[in-house]
Amino acid sequence: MKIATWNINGIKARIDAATTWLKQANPDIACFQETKCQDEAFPAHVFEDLGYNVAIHGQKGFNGVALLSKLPFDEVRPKLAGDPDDVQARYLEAVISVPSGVLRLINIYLPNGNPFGTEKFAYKLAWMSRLRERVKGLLALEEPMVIAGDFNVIPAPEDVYNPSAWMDDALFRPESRAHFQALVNLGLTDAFRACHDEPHRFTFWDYQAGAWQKNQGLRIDHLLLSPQAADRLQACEIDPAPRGWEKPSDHVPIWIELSV
DNA sequence: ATGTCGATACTTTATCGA
Repeated sequence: MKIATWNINGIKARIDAATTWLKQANPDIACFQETKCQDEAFPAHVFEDLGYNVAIHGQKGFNGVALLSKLPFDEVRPKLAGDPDDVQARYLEAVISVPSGVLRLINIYLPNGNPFGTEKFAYKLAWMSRLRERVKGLLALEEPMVIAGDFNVIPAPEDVYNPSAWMDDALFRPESRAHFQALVNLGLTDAFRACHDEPHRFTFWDYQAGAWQKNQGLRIDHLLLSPQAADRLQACEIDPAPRGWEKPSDHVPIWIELSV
């Protein structure tokens, strides 16, 4: 089973890129972030025509996550627990039945948090603490579980082209990396790092300053696996090609193959 | 040093968020 995650930066602006990539890569499950689309305006039929069940959690203008699955959803749960006043659409959880049992999926668009030192940075860290609490509870179920999405965290210096230039950025601040590590320390596996140890493998290149042409990127899109999912990991790959397409997202897809 | 993009609104240019 192939599970992909991709921050598409606007579903309406990226509908052609999304369908082209889905037809070519043919994932069983796709997690999209930054759909920037209210639920009633989401073009679900386009993906249903490609054979996907569609679950969405969006809002006007910003954020927004969507889950596509060729297998039907047994459960769908939007919103991250821990703050009932949080209205930002950044979390969508689902359960599907697979031949070996169940598979739980969590699609996240983790807050960017810039500028460092502001209420936005505090919101990022608080959101990460809430995510850790939720994941900690779910790990007790001992299910195969995949937490996929745009984490807006550069885990290590080898995951950024020029670490010294990013020292004060919310994506690379020690506080952000510590929260990410605390999440992993619950017992999760970074799928990409379980399959690859080479530095400078990126999932994001800024639109500005010719970052793509100069390969000045970041690795901030991740798939974290519960022990039961990690046992089934067969492969993890980044597909950089869509960054070179016309009208690209600034992120590219990353996917895993799980034996289920 | 700068360089971009998508969505939105007191809209056709400015602002925000990234």
